Amino acid sequence: MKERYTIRDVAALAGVSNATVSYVLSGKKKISEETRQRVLRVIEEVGFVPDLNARGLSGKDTKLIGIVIPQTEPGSRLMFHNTFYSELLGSIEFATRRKGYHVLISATDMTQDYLNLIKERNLAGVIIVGTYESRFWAQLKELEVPVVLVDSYCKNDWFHGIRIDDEYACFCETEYLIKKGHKRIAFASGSLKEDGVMQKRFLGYRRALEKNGIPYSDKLLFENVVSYESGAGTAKRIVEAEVGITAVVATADILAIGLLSGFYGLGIRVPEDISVIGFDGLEETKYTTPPLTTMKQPISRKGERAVDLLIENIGNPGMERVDEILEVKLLERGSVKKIGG
Amino acid sequence: MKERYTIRDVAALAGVSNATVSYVLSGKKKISEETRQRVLRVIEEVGFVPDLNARGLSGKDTKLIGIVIPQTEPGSRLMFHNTFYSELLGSIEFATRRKGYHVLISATDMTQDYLNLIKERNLAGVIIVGTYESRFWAQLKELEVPVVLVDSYCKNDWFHGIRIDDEYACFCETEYLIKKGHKRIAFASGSLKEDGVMQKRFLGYRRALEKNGIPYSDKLLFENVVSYESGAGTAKRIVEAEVGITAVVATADILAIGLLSGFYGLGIRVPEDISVIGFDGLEETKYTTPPLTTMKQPISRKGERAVDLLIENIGNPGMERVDEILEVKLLERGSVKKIGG
DNA sequence: TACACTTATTTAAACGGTTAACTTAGCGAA
DNA sequence: TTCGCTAAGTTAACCGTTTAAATAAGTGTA
Repeated sequence: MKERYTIRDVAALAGVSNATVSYVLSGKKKISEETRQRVLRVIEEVGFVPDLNARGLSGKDTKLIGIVIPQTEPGSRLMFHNTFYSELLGSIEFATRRKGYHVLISATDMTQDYLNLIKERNLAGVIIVGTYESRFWAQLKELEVPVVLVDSYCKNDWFHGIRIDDEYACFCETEYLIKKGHKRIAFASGSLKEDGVMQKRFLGYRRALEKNGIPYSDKLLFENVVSYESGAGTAKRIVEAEVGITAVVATADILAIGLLSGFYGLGIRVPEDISVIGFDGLEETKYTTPPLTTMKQPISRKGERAVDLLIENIGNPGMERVDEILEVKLLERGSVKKIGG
Repeated sequence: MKERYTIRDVAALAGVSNATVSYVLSGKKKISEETRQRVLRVIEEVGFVPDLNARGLSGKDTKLIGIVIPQTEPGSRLMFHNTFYSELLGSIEFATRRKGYHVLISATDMTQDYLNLIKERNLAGVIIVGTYESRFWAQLKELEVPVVLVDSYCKNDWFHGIRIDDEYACFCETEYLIKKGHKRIAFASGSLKEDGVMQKRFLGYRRALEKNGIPYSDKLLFENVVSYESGAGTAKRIVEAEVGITAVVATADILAIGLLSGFYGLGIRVPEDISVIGFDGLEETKYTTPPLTTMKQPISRKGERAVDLLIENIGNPGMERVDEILEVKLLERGSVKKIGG
């Protein structure tokens, strides 16, 4: 059990050629039952495991898929503290392993480095989460590797996509607050510069206000980084703004948790003094004080579907492009209060 | 820019042999400056990227390292909601990429499957987090691959180790509570069955009680799964136990956050009615209500050191075994109150 | 009895790198 | 002139698979 056995070692021990062993393994050619059994017995005996690098070299599928998770600001890796990404990653890893593939992670921006990685490792497919500079899409396309985009609003219809209807989801949230009697509703969000989920959610928020005849003002917009800390900071800015805000739409649960903490520190009670609504439906929002009302998105399902799609495409290049919208659900908990009338 | 160029293509274009290109790339042999420049220019021009699978086949180092994150109960992937693992993973990924290696993740138990993975992919090294059945250590050793264990109390001195002094850390926490006047101190923990960090922390807790002449009783022990939910459940059990508990040592922050939530739901105030102390120092504990007093461990540093050690070992097999203990630090925040005299 | 046709298996050439061993040219010393 | 040495580059084998093409043995047919 010391050295590593190769396919030729197995062949020699079974008294056949290496090709026969390969065919037994792949089942791509008929091998007599007798020989098959003999080969399988030897494989079992010596604990032979084929080398996937070698396999990838000659055949095609390396059974390796890459995942890119965004790293918003250099040095502060976004995925670190947002369990949205851990859950997504976990579900992707799980689904991937079940199908005999392995996962290479990169918490990097979609730079040249990553394009190289795809070549270097001959990745069978790639799942990309978030928003990236548009010039990379073209380069990515040239590599002709199956790609599934998660939560991306890439304009081209080059790649498969999995997402939720971010605009509609946020529209619903905002209307929910309006129905609860709120009129001065702040919007606490990550950067709206890039054309991603945050922008869509902002659109939904605006549309809900508009539909209900509620005026929007820039004073209601609190744009920042997506982090606990920035949420806490936003709480302070909201209080200092003194524009009669009674509710806050946060575009991420960790922002909302930061808000909760910020308000608590300032002696402002949620939901008595101000209502807060989150976005994502992270597990931990069930355990905040008060429990957070939030828009739950099917994070694990996103990961699973992305993997399904990707692996289907790997097996069938030239498969038709798929764009899938998953459902969301509002979780009514304790951070929103009915006011007025 | 369509097809993928090989080293032989580059060689042909530069008018040299493929070996020359290889030597230019590896620097393992002297090549005249003139030729070197010519080769490099061609590489640049056609965007040549060497295939790491092929490289791994002939040479040795595949530049691929594997990470195993525990999956305590089948189906409920532990890493999902505990940012301890995300932060660890993130720091490992970052350190790894900086050194030109890539990371293969597996949220699996250390089963035969994983041992096979190491062979299949010819992993250059492996980082293993958590506690596993002892029979696997022997099998892992046989593979003769560099291994760094994080947070493992593997008895054998076969592998490098990175950890904190869990016993001492919990001893300090408990003494801190005792100094604050607490005598009936509960211990809320994950499973104590396996010989891992939880057991060590329990030992520290017991030693602190003993040293201060405080009797221990099984009624103070609340053993469970490590999750928010179980923390919330434990809060209930603590209240129902009615044994005059005034403080709780939780062996993980997510347990502590669950406790906070559970107590809040029962109308019990923290820290006024009961004190809670956590373990890990996760980012989000700064934003709980009240902010959590907790024992901070250097999570990212654990990851970085593990990578450093592993890559050092890959470059130098037969390197002396290293066992590193990192420092912890108590973060005094708002979830513990001084009581009594 | 020779022929084509199957079926099971083998041969050998890829795949894209690395590297030991060999070649070749140029130079200086005996 | 011959010899040895060095520096720069080439040749070819090898890593562990896959797979197209070749082979060999067996079967049925005319």
